Amino acid sequence: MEKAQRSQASEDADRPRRSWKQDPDGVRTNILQVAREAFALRGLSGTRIDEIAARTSTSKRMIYYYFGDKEGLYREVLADAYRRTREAEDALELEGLAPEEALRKVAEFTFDNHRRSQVFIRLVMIENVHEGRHMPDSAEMSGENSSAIRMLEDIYARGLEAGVFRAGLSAVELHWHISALSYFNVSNRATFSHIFGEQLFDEKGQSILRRHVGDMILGLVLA
Amino acid sequence: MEKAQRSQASEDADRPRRSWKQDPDGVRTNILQVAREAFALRGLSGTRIDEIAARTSTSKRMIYYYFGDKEGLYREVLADAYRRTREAEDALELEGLAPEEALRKVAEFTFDNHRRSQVFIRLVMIENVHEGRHMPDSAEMSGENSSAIRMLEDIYARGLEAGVFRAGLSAVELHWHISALSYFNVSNRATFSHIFGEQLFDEKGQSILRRHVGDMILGLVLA
Amino acid sequence: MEKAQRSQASEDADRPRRSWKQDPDGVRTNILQVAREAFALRGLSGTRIDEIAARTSTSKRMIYYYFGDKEGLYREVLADAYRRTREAEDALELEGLAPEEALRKVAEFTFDNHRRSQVFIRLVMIENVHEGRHMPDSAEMSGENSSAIRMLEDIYARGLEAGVFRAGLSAVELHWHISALSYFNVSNRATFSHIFGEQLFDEKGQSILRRHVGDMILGLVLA
Amino acid sequence: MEKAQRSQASEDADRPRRSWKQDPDGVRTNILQVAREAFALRGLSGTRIDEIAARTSTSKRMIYYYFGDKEGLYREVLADAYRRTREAEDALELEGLAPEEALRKVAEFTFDNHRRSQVFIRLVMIENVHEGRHMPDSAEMSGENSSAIRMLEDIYARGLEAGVFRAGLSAVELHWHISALSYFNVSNRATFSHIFGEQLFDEKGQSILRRHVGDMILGLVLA
DNA sequence: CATGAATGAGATTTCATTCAT
DNA sequence: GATGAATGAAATCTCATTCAT
Repeated sequence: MEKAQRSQASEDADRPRRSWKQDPDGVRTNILQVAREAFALRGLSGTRIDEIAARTSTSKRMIYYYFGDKEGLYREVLADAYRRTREAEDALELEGLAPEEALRKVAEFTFDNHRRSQVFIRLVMIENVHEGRHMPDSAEMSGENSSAIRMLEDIYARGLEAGVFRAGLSAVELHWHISALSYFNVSNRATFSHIFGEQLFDEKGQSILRRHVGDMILGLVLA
Repeated sequence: MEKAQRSQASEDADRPRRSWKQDPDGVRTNILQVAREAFALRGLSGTRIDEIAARTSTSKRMIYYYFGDKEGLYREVLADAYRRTREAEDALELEGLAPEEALRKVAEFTFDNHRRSQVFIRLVMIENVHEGRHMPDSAEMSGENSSAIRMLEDIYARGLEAGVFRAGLSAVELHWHISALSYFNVSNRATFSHIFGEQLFDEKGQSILRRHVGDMILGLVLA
Repeated sequence: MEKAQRSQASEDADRPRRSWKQDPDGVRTNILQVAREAFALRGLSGTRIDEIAARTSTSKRMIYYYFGDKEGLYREVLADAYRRTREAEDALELEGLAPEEALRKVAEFTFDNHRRSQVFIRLVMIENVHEGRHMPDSAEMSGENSSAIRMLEDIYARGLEAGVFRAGLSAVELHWHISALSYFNVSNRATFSHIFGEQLFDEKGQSILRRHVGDMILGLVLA
Repeated sequence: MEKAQRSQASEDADRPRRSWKQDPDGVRTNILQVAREAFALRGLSGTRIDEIAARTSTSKRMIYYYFGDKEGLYREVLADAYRRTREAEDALELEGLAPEEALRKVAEFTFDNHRRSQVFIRLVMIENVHEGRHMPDSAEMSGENSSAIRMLEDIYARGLEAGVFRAGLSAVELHWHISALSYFNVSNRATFSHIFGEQLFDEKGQSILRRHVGDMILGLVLA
């Protein structure tokens, strides 16, 4: 996510920097970026449009010009965040790995990837508080078009064929469990660590948990 | 939780109306109840004090009288919700079960229990959005005093002794994984089902997931 | 209308004048009064809530407290204006007049009454621009409960019985024509006088028109 | 009016799209047309320039280019509407009619003509709310140059000469009464029908009212 | 002439909290 | 303790108009 933004910024660097004027794409992107951080930090009702505007290179008025209203902006932020996340998922390389190794890699990669995507996770938390009312309805959002699902389907099929995985599971179920274990680690850190301490969140704790996630998923799947 | 409220409500119904005026405890409880639902539904900033007051059998003034301000009320709601949840956890009976069976039972009971505790889960989601800033600091909240942890410690110790569990795990880690799998099932239903459909949430889907949770935890622990 | 306000004001005079505090009725009435003038002057969209508030003895906030929103205030102003106008109509005394005289008196009284009720007429003009979307739906607003209609029914019945009026007319039709002639005199003064001059609006012109109104209505009705 | 627009629209359809760019008159006319409907519908302050622009085949910029500002556009719409209406009035043929018949015909024609000119009537209503501040000052607008007045003068003179009309009336007065009765029928339909029902507005009711208008005017004038 | 982007000033509405009785 | 009235500060959103290309 951070990387994406930076590359965006460097592209812009070609043009004269100081002048955002008449650069609708730049303005939109800039607003979206600021708004993403803001909404992730304070939620929909907790975020002030004024605050977003202040951190922007434009004015509050432009937010309304491009996004209609606060909710429209929030919706765009959410849709955009999902889009970016999907792209990040595509980065995973599984070429030449045996099914077991590939599955563990997916699980542990997801665990790490969630840790890196705190802003996104927070947006998802917030959207779930809103019961998904602002979720984009585009086809590209659908599960079938998820590369994560496609990867898992592929791995699982290969494992079945090789006789190393047990039958009767689905890719969505696997994705579900991997997501649950990886998501909670980010989403509930605050309350969990408040009650049970910070040990699980230092590097050692996290690498234990990561390994467990791989173990559990493999344990579920192995014949 | 729902049951508790309903019995609460019917208790109130018995008493003559006027008695509220002499029943500060009843007033407090009534406010807390209404506020719990409200905060769970809309979050801290999304909830209106006016709305809470309207659903209450008292007035807005009393909210400030008893809880100081909106945040104070929210804190009390949160603390109270944790207290209630701990009580529910104590209901679990494990007498006479072998360690493997007991562990599976804890895992699957937790899964079901989370499903029944949507209001509580939503409060936890919301509080995590707030990064745990309103968590109660009392000793009774600490992990050591958690009966869930004590149970797991006991089961794990028995399993080790019996030679059926592998060494090197901790009760908190087990609790972590069980919680992750059970929590996500409630917290992320909205976004997940939006993308991947509702199948995992019908009765059949849920019983599959529940069994998987038991499987995974046992798979992690078995020697 | 003016009279009503003043009497209201003098009632208030009993109480300590300077302190509007905790006088919800006074506040409401005060807002309504100011808003009536404002809306009559500039219409619904042309009126600024700030401007109303400024002329009020309270604050903008109170307008929202009592009336919800701008449209709510406008609706109340309109309903209240109709109520006041109905009351004014009741003042007409027709005791002991022959049907012809009574009918002329109603017509000419209405003509004069409309001239005195410019604020009300303007509100009706404005509401007709809005196609009546804000009209109150109360039963007391219905035509059957209009004392104007009842008077005309009574006069017309007496005239028929006396053989001086022709059959086949209805009170609503008579009311319609009387209203048309009296209303236009106020509503269209601006454009009409711009085109045709002011002569019809000086005292002489008005008394000619008034007499004509009586003449026309009687001409329509006489056998 | 409706017909005029439609023919306008179909004319435009013939020409290739690009030709607008070379057709400043067409642009002006198009804007005026759209603005007329918009202002008639929502009034001066209730109409959005953006909305007009959107319905136009040009852009907002052109509105400012041709009309200066919103008020300028409104003024032009109003002046144009009066011009069009005058033209429609000229269509009336009275050749060879006796004064009484001619007068009734003028009255009833006006009644019908107003019904057909709702957009114009609404503009007049709105302009009267603005107290005629935007009325055009051209000489052609003056009463002397009104064909309606000239007709009435002619008819009245003929009636006097023939000894069938009583003396002491003026054409402007007659125009006034005819207008009042015809205008109110359109302008106040919304509020009146809300209170007294729709009966007077169906075809039967309208033909009764139309005849009454003729009756009343003749009743006023006949010797 | 034409177009989409941009904008400042201001309008409506909201909300937690306190006051008067 | 209890209640409805009151409030200031700030939030969201709107609109006519101008600018850059």
